[in-house]
Amino acid sequence: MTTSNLPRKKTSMKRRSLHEEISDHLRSMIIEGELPEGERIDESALCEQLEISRTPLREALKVLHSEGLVSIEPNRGARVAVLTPEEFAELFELIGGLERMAAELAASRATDSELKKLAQMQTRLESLYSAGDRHNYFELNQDIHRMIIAMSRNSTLTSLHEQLLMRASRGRYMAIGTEDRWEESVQEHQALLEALQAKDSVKAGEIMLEHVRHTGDCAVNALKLRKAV
Amino acid sequence: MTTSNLPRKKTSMKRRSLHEEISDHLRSMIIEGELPEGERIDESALCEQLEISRTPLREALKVLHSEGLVSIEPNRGARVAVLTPEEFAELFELIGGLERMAAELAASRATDSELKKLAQMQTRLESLYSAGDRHNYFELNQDIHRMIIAMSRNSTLTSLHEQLLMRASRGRYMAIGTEDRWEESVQEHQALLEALQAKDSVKAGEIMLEHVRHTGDCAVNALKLRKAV
DNA sequence: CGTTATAATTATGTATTCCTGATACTGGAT
DNA sequence: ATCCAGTATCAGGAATACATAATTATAACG
Repeated sequence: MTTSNLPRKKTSMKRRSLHEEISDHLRSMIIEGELPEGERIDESALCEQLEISRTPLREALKVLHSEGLVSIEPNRGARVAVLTPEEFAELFELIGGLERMAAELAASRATDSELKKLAQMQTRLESLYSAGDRHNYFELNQDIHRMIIAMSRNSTLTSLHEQLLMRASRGRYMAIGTEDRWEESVQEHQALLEALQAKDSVKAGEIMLEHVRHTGDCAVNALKLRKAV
Repeated sequence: MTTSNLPRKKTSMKRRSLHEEISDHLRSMIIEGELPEGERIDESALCEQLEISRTPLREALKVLHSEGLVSIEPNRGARVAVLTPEEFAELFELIGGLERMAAELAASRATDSELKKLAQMQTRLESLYSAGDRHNYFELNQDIHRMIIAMSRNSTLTSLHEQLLMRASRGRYMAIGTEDRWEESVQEHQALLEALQAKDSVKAGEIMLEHVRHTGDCAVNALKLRKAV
């Protein structure tokens, strides 16, 4: 008996509803900037573009709305949510608080292997900095933050953080924020790592809060400048 | 031209979509415990009960899902999300962090009139405590927390907090948490008020964090006991 | 020529229908 | 008696159809 009879395509057993896939698709379209801020979302047009019907699309829009990525005016349709500098600043304030919390928890809950992994990431971060590779630097930078969030061992916090990060990282304003103060950022990450290794919750939290606050301030300024155009 | 032509019935100009009203309705049904944890949500049944069609109901379910109040299994329908003690503990950890953040911000941003109002609420809280009025005590207690959140002047934080509170306050576990340690709670609130009046951000934050942590621990224990039955 | 009112069109909101996957039941074989 | 296969039934997922509000265009009036 051969195994060839078994359907090989069942590698991903996960049944995903259409509206879920559409949510993901639209979400990345918004985050990648393919759908720009304030853009009206024409249901019919999107439907034939994605080759789906309106029902699951509308369900997806509801989901993205409650995630804060889409705004809906009754009887007037949906559009990509516009991020005002004020909202952006609020978001960063929030993210800062969450990341401080995560850093504090991570300091007391992190395993040795996690700390080791984090140290490796930090080393790589520094080499990317030396190499002047801004793009990969930013990616790794976000990964490090995500790693620390995960180390908090609070999945509710983790998913919430991820959601807020999506709202904030639209248009790569955050990237600008970190790139604007490259050297400081590397140093702050180093200090944070040391605090985590020392299991100093308070210090780790403080460093993280200041770090995010600085990044946020730069990003907010970048956003304000762009809006002023 | 007279003004009599203008339709008078437009007192409430807000056009609310059906799915929005249904979301609100279901949300309160879940929070009030009318729909118990784990209960299957039969779409057809609910539709004829609420006298609506399935489309807006399903949209509402998607919204409640992304709020964490409803769980959806593809092709197997929706049910009221069950709150495990672990998730509940995580939620409280999160809420604690958010409320600390809010308290810190409130200490530096609160207006005099807000502080005055808060002091009045505290006075009333103490009288409710003396009178042994547990029900109204709990209500006012929540109002005070909401008030402090609002004083943070961060609307994103405020709405997020409200959402998490809904997830956590199902079944009134939180009420049990505060009632279990009534006297301490009153004192902590008093100390918090004083820190806010002194505009001592750090202290206000610390008190708040400890306060929520204690409340949460009691609530988690209450939940675990109930689950154990 | 501009303004306003009304009609036509378009897009959103809701209902209904169709289809597909899941669960329960029946019957047969071991 | 139990376990498996096959079928029937049912509920959820998606598409289509219908209703209604909003927008635009057009025409009439000042």
